[in-house]
Amino acid sequence: MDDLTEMLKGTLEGCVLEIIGSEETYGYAITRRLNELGFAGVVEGTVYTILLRLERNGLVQVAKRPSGVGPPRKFYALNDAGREELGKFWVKWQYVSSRIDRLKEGGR
Amino acid sequence: MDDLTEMLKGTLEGCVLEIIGSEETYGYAITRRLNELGFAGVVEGTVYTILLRLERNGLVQVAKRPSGVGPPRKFYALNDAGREELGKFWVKWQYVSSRIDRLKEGGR
DNA sequence: TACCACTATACGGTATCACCGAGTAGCGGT
DNA sequence: ACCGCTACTCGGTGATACCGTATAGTGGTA
Repeated sequence: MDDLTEMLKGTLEGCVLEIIGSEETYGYAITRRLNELGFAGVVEGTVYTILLRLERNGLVQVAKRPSGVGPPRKFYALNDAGREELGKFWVKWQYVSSRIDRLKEGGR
Repeated sequence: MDDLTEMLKGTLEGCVLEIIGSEETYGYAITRRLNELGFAGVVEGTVYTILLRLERNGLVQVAKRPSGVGPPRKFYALNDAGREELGKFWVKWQYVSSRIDRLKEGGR
């Protein structure tokens, strides 16, 4: 699959929220998770910019912990605002994707 | 539904391609069509920038025709390159949307 | 000891995209 | 003469994902 960059704009952040929401985790692992989910081109740098943005916007709670196999990890978990944002993301996704699918199917 | 801007990035152009592909039409009408399809916030300016981009990228064929109810209209139709691009867009959409839906459903 | 691979994060700069606002213009009705 | 609807153009903005580079900890190997 060729470049998905443009199509992921506006959705990748939601995907990261969902991953964090299902389990407290850190940037490097989130990148691996996205890759195995099929978002093969997503690299660390991209995920870290999203995580820093989530932190800046007060949607996550952060805890630094030692790793044992490398530098310390920054673990992320959703707070109340983050869970609310995630809910809104899925509502929006449902809305947009259903309209696009309708357009695809001859669009009435 | 609040602002869909970010989520439409990378997909709105494809939607416009699909609309043009199903019928030769012009900017103002495309905007109305998008609005009635549920993309309520999309305005003329946005659609025109997409159309100019499609033209610049050689994906459409353009014909100016008088209107009777206003200024002349620029009618757009897909050429071969446009049809190919539209095909690629739907493949990509299918790929991305299915992965996101999978993530939503507990994501294995 | 030196090097490399893997793990892990940060950050400045770039390209793309949808949007906004102001401008231009044709037509019909009051 | 004015307003509303139709119709297109264009310069500038903000948000987002990406890229490249730098920094740094751990373990393996020559």
